[in-house]
Amino acid sequence: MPTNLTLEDIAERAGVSRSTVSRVINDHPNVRTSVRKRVLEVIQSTGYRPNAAARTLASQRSWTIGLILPLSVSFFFTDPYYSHLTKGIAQACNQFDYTLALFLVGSKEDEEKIFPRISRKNLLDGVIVQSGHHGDQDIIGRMVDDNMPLVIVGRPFRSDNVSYVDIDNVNAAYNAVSHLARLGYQRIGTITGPANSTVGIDRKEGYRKALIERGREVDESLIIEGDFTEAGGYYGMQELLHVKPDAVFAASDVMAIGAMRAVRDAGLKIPDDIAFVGFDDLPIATLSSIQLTTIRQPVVQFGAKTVEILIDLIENGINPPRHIIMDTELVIRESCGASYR
Amino acid sequence: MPTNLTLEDIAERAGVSRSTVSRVINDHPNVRTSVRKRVLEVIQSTGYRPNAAARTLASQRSWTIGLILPLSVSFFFTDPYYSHLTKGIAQACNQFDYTLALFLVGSKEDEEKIFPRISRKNLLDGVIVQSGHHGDQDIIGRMVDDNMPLVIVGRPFRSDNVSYVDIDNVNAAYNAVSHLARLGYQRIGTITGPANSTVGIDRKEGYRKALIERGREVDESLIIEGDFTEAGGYYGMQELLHVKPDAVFAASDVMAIGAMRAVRDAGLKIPDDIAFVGFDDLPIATLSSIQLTTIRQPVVQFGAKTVEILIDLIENGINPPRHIIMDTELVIRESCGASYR
DNA sequence: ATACGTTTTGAGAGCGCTCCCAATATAACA
DNA sequence: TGTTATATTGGGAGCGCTCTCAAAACGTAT
Repeated sequence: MPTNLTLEDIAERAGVSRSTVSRVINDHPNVRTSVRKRVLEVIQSTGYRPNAAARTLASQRSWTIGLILPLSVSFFFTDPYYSHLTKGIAQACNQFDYTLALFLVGSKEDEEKIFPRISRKNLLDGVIVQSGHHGDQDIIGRMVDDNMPLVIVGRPFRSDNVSYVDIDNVNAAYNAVSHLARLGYQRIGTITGPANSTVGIDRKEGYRKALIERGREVDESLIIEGDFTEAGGYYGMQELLHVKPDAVFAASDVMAIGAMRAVRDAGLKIPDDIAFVGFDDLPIATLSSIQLTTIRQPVVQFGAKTVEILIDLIENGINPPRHIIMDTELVIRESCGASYR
Repeated sequence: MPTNLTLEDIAERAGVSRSTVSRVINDHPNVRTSVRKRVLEVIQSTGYRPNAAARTLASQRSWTIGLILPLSVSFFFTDPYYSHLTKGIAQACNQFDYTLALFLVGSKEDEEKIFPRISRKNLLDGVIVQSGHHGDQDIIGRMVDDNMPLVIVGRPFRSDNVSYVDIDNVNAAYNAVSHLARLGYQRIGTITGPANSTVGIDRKEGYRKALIERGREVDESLIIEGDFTEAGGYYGMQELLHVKPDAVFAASDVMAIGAMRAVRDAGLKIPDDIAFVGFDDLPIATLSSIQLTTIRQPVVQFGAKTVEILIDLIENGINPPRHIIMDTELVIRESCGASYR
């Protein structure tokens, strides 16, 4: 069964030429129906499998795209956000009949090993880079230098000349905090993302904006920098507890979970003593004892959109860079105490 | 900079033949040092990148391996176990200079789209399938029929003639439950994995074995089937609470977390009222309010080992199937109450 | 200097496909 | 029926590399 048939073999058995078989395989229109049928039958019965490398070499297209998750992300691999994103991207690739190659860049040495591989000609048609972190500029720069079709997930620090897909983090955070403010909380704290990440910066900005717009003062002691880990949320909250907030906006669900654990450990009640809003709306948001109010990100559609744009870039050449901003949504559950007031 | 140089171009500029450049690139020994140096310089200065497709076509090797995560796994993608496994595999691929292609098979339709792609000639040199679920037999069968070098992660249902890497689940579970028994717990319950998975079956078997060996009776009402999700753990535990266990062995950390949440929600204390042992030792095990006693699986080494075996299979042909069983370890923390008695 | 063994190098023949272009078959029209 | 337009088909020329094999260069012992 597992033979090494070539186009030519199929052609011979079907009594046509190599070109015709190629046309059948690639769904070209100009093939007589009866011929197409006959060829298809031969392909079926022989179990012929096209040779990917030959096709790529001849067509200069590999139908493979790379997903690069950099250092910062590997470190945060504990955050299910990345699993879901990867899932979305993988599904979209499958839908568009592209193969997905995964590159986890865990360290600088990794980078040195991975780059020569990525930049081989005809290995990848294009690349998706998860970004938003300072250290990622390097990777992005190299891809741009390589002239590789590229789409970034998350706004990178230098966003001119590259396409990216993102949400409006400022506005989303603004909505989250506004919600808390409307509910009457007076001392709203926040556990932010890392200061060297665009998400960290933007969500903090949204937090400030919501307070300022209401004529409130921004108390810096109510702002703690987190790192998007559960532990970071826990320890951040322990610090925050000293300044007695009555509500907290955590820049990720995972940090919110950690922070809420700290609150419980301190013998306080959620949302009665401290209300919470998270960010992401991953499945874990609903798995805590207290259902988490949070900002829903369309993570899976995110992946799909990114792939879609990348493929457009690959197939239709270099259009001006596109910046896609996807919608978010405030999902109100228990942790903000909305139903209590 | 990003030109389309070929071997021939480099050869010309370095004043040697195509063959010699090829030798330099592939680290063949028989090249005079001075020549190698000169060629390397030309490659450097021109920014030449070998063409992956051409190399693959000529050598019949793609240096790419596929990781297939089937239906059952996609469904369980909430379990960080798979992220960590993927990470381990990706790292190992990088180390061995292989590219990793990721295939998430989310549905039967996905399967139909993905298979023709996977079985293209010269796309993948070999394949890793995460398995252990009944439904995966199909995928495995197809890979075997395709004559694709294959290593399974987790013992599949039909394990003859395929290589796999696994742990001794029976023994690991046996150790977990024995530990609880030694601590004096009398009513040890368990939340198992799905009955149609080898891990589910084996870990339950280990549970029984530990009890029987101590001359205890196995009370079927203390055995609840879970599904490896946090929610599954939660609801499983709610059921289990009716029969008042004093200790529980959960077949995964994620289920243990869910189960412990149910215990807390019921107003009971861990480990005083109910002790816990989990399975996996993922980072989440230490992030709950109560540090989880659990069985440590070497997840990352798992990935590395799998890749290693697969590459051996690819490069050295079909040796008899290998079954690698890796060691596990009982990690004692707070949730089992070991220090309390 | 000669003969032999060992490195080092180059040329040629593919790997299996796509894609252009010319050739042929068919349909459409006068 | 001839003529032109159009739909199908086949052949050739690569795509850029590897790998075998023979030729050339070098080294060493006679």
